[in-house]
Amino acid sequence: MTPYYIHADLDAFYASVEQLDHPEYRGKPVIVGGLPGDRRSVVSAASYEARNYGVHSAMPIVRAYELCPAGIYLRGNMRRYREKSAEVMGIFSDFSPEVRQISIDEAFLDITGTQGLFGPPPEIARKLKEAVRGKTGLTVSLGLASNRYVAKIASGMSKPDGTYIVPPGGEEPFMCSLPVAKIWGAGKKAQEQFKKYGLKTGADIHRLSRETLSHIFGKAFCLFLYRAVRGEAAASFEDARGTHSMSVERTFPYDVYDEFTIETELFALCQTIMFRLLDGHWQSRTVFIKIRYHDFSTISAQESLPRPVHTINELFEHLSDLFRRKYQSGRGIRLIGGGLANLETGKAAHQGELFDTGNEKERNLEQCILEINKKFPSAALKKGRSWLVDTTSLTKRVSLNNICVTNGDKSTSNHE
DNA sequence: TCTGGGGTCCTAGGACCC
DNA sequence: TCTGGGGTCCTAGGACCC
Repeated sequence: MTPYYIHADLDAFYASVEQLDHPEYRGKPVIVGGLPGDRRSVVSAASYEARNYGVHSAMPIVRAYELCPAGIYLRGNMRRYREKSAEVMGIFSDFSPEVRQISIDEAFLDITGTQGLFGPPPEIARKLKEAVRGKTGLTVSLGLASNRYVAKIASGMSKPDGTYIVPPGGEEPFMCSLPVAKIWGAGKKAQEQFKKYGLKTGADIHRLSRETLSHIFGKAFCLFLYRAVRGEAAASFEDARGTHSMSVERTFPYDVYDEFTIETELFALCQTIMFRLLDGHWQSRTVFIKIRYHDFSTISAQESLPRPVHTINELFEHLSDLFRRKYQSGRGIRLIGGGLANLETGKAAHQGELFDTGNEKERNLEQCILEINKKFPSAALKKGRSWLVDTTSLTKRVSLNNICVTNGDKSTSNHE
């Protein structure tokens, strides 16, 4: 049976959800990502009305405001977007036994052999769009092809609210007809190379031998391009991808020079990371940090430990140690990040784990905090250090042994 | 236009072992 | 004793995606 796939992509997702929830925003330029005064924020989604002003994703909010001062600016509500995304993914599951979600607003549906149920591809597409619009109020753009890679590019051609069908056998001519800017996986650097060598369309790349391609682009990327313009997907795009790492980072509104402030932020990151790790039943013995200096130069450092990290304090010890070893004293920092790599499922046994590691109590406390936070999200329980200095907001807190409660009252000072 | 946050994959070099 | 080759793990940095 010929394989067939749909790539479904929600249009201007965050902005559309806002317009759905707030009828007064409809027909107006909505920009999600930050408020006009927010330094260092960027646009995460712009409604099509906003795009008419030249506003697009990843653009600094400051720039967007110059282009579109009359726009509606919002910081966004991820919980709501995740909720809406889950609704849509649920609908996708009604149409395919194999739905592969690749981001909050996109998924691949394997519709191989579903024609008996829903009719030929154009019919399936029509029904799918209708179901999404009818049940969620959102519009979705679709691409259909015999592999996921080509389907993904096709959906991009159909935006907004369209359907683009590449018939079986039509993949290669489709890819050849494409301007190189549309090749998914070829970003800024690759585009520069295309320009340098006068490559304008897929067909221009198609004409080059593998040797020539390899000379210009290197081994892996050459193979990727070679296959892409022939309408075949590189293995890495077709394979299911699992979770391999988990990270949290924060950009400060102003460069920070004070190491205590930075380490306090690092501690806060550790809490978020550990709770997510616990929540997902993962474990890891590879820790890493990321430091971005005022001039945007970025360094990272990682360390593999003999045993998986068990507690927030343990993680903090390793991350602050890496930080102290790597940080060039006196340089302003705009971003600090940390995370865990090489994630394994929590069940994987590790040597030395069977006997008491001495931090069982701590681990249990953290597990409790996690459970409470899950049940009562507004409680926002946190462990000790992060309330010494709070760099995100000014909140009033009541301390409770080693735990503290934030209540969102933004009236007090940031030192207590 | 001074550039978020959360990810994946690739490259290249070094350590270490056989 | 002046020097091979393969495999695996680790590390840092960068390209790319939404």
